[in-house]
Amino acid sequence: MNKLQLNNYNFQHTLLGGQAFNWDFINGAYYGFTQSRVIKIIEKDNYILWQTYPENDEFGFLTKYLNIDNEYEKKLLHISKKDKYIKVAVEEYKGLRLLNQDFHQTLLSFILSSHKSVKGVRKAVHDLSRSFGNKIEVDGLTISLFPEIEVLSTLAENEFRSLGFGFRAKYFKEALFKIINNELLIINNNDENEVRRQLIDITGIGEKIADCIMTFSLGFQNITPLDIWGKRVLIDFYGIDPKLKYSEMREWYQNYFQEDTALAGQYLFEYIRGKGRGSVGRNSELV
DNA sequence: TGTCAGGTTTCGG
DNA sequence: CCGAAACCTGAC
Repeated sequence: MNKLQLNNYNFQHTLLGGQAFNWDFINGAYYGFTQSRVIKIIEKDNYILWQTYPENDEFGFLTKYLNIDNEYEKKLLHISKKDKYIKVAVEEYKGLRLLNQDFHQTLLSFILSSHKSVKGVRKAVHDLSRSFGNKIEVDGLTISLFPEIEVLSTLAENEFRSLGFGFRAKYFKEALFKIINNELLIINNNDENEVRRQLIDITGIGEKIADCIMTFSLGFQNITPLDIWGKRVLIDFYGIDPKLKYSEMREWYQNYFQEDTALAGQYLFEYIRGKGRGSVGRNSELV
């Protein structure tokens, strides 16, 4: 395997948290899959051992995917200075990073996240891959890749329903139709509002899921998706009115954390989720 | 055993 | 614009 010097990168929090659903921890190694490759990572003290398959040694892909960033420490310092909540979150979850994932896989995975827990989404993504993805043998494990768009686009809504996608099956199919017909022209667009508008145009994608896709696969570091936990952070930590609209809450985060909003958001969400529901104060009644 | 979910759409006001 | 119900299924 290849060796890469790497400090302050927490793989458990980063790969198995809420931003990706394509990683498993098996026998001391992390295995992740995309549409075309498997990535294996073994975490050591100040370095990692890594390998890609079937093509080996794809260093450029790895560093881009893991979003290895020389400014990371500086960013942590920046957000930690804001207040005691983010400071404690950064201390407790140090090494949490933002991934830079494949756009199509991220879009489709997050359509499945609607009204589902992380665990449920991970199951759905794995079931989909097992059923329709190419297989790669690594370390005696049979790992299923995320299915090719061309394969998925031939499937009927009912085939997605039988995978347990439920009401999301129809949305999933519509998204595939738009992808295969090149109706999404946003990959290289930097206009935050325009990108969000195009994503929300897909049925089944609202503001939150659009922001997930933008933050985790399109490189928007100055926004953060606001799930239920993100709202609890605002209410419990910062005393924000629970009645604010989604967009107003997101703008609050953006004004507060500026260019590092995505990173701060991830830290705060992991922190408050880790503490468990209802244990953060008396204001946790937001649904 | 029954409730409910890290969300979105649809419908009624 | 705003609140409430419905949506599939698995997880607790």
